[in-house]
Order: sequence, then C-alpha cells, then structure tokens
Amino acid sequence: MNTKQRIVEFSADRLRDKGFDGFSYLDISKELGITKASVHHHFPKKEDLGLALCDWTHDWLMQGLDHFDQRATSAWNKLERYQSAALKHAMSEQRICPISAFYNDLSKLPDSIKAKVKKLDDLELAWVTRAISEGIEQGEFSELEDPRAMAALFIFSCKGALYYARIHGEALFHQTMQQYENLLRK
Amino acid sequence: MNTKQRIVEFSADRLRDKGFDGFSYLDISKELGITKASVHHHFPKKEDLGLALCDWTHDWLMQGLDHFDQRATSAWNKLERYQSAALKHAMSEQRICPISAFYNDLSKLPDSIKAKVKKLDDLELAWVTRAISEGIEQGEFSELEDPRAMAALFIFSCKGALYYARIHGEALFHQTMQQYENLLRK
DNA sequence: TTGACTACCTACCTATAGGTAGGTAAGCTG
DNA sequence: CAGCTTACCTACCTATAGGTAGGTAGTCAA
Repeated sequence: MNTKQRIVEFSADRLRDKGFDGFSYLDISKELGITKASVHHHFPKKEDLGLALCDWTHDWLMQGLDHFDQRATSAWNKLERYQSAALKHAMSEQRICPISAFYNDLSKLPDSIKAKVKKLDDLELAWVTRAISEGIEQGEFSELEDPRAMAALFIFSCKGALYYARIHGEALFHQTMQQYENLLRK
Repeated sequence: MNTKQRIVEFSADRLRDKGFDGFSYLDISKELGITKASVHHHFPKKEDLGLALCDWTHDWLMQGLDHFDQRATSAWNKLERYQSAALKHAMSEQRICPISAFYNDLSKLPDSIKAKVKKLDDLELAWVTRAISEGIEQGEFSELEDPRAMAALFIFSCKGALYYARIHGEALFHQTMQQYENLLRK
C-alpha cells in the first residue's frame, strides 16, 4: 500500500472515530512516520483529503451493500445484515458510519464535500428502498404506499439508535430495530 | 440579562449551529464585547460552560415539552407539535437540536457532560413514550408491545430526517414523518 | 544525459485554541 | 474606612490548526 492510500485509510479510521474536524495533518504524519508537509504533498488542502474520503466511503459502502445483496436469504435478511454490520462497527470497533461522521461537521464543510455526501446518502437510501420494495413484492413485508419513506425511517432509526448506543448501551438499539421489523411485517 | 447569562445564551446559539467544539471563548468575547479572560472568569474551563449548556438545554427542553402538553388537542398532536417545532428550528433558524449538537463531539467530551446528555435523552424519550402510551390508551394509536421502542423510533426518525433536511431539503422529512404516523395509527 | 516528475524533507507562517498570572476598579459589609 | 468579593482587564503561555516556500534525492523517459 502506498503512502497516499495509507493516508486515506488512516483518515477514514479517524473520520469514523472523531469526525472530519477531529483529526489533523499532524496526526496523520505521526501515524505514518512522515512530515506534515508530505501529507500536504498528497492532499494539498484538507478539502482534497475530504473528497478522497468521500470516494473511499463510496467504495466502502458499495462493497458492503453488494456483500449483503449476495449473501442475504431474504429481503429482511438484507436489512438485518446491514443492521448487524452497523452494530458491530459501532460497538466492537467504536466507529460511527462515515457518512454520519461528515454530518457532524456539516456546517463547516465546503460545498464540494456536501455535494458528495448527498450522493452517498442517495446511494444508501436507494439500496434500502430497493430491499424494502423487493420484500413487499415477494409478500415478505406488508403493503406500503411509500417504500422510500419507510427506507428513510429504517436508516434514521438505525443510525440514531447507534448514536444512542454509545452512551446508553445496546439494549435500546435492539428494541428499536425489533419494533421496526414488527411494523414492516405488520 | 447579566454577562453570565449572555454567555450561556450566545453559546447555546452557537452550540446548535456548529456544535460544542465549533465555537470558542474568542467568539464569545467578540460577541459580548469583553475579553476572553472575562469569559474564563465566569466559566473557568470549557467543561464548566458545557455543563451550564446542559442545564440550559434541560430548561429549554422542559419548557418546550410543557408547552406542547398544555396546548395539544390529542396524543398525536403532541408529537405533531414536537415535529413542527423541530422543523422550524432546523429550517428557518438553521439550528440543530442542542442534544444532537453534543452528540457531534461526543468522543471529545468529558464524562461529566456525557452523563448530563444521557439524562437529557432519558427525559426526552420518557416524554415521547408517555405521549404514545396515552394515545394507545385512548385508542388513538394501535396497540403496541413496546411503546418506548416506538418512541425511540419517533425521535431517531425526526432527528435523522432533520439532519438530512439540511442537505436534501424538507420533502423527505415530511414523507418520513407521514409514514411514521401511518404506522403508529395502523 | 538532461530534464521533468514524484515523494519526500526542513523551516517557516498566521491564526486560533484553551488556559493562566496578576492587576484594577467598583461595590458591599462589618 | 478596611477588607472581601465580583467583574472585568492586559499580557502572556503552550499547543495546535491548516498551509507554504524552497530544497533534495531518486526514477524514468526522450
């Protein structure tokens, strides 16, 4: 792995731990054993690094979602896999989802990054919407007027519950997602 | 209003705009026309200010929820008022909820503040749970095994949808909350 | 073999963060 | 009127942020 890739990998890690403003070029340089100026060589402005992190997140997300698609045994099982990956990510690895990480510093981010974050959201929402529509078609879930709104409800609940889990513990996460499943299946 | 109160009011404003790490003692001093050292006189450490902001949030929250309780015409109307207050807060005033604001910097916060944030969450969740239980008792909502999980679903969806609204616009917020209402009433 | 390119370096910049030491001027209290 | 408290001040500290200028050593292609 070359230096540029290592910078992105380490930054992606910090991003999911402390947000985009929560790590610095100095942190990166210390970790990689190079100087701050060298990090600037690869990513002149932090905005450049931010954009690279959006691309990293895009790949990370697509890889995860493809994986769920390939292995899932049912529509609900897709969402279940998404959930438990998120939970593992949050609880064992103490990370938040990289998209949410960008939201933490939203008001300080340049528009170029906001635009990419928006696309990531759209990608994720489209995937969940597809999984839900599939489940409805196959009679696994109850009929719904607005599968996209139901998908948004899923994403918000899942991410919100993970935020809470960091302070309140896992129990509420499981209860909330169980409640969601009941509603989806009716 | 004395200086100490003005510091808290201004900080509460900034907190909801840029998060706890998103404003500095210098910002406060400029706004109030005093020196940074004077701000330190009232709140020696930023942690002290953070704790004061938790108390401010507690009052702000209680006042809002009491208001909804007093004026609401039904259980759903309570949640509806909560929602539209949140939406107005986010869209016209460009603010996020102060509790969520603390979550943005969670990993950098001292434990004393985390503990207070937890209590604020509990307060909010208890209020929504009460509103939902009431609605069930009165036959306004469908029967549910776990009103608390349903309340968590409400809060997460509402806050998540507001986060998204800052980038994606209001439409998804309304669709999501409409979907939630349908599920709650069944 | 020369010149461009890449990947690093040292050394520096300005701005800002949170925080502290010590002084002053006003007001309240015994 | 002495002494304490309150509310401010100037002046300073260390650490860190993002960023830049300019140099060097190696690779690679014409």
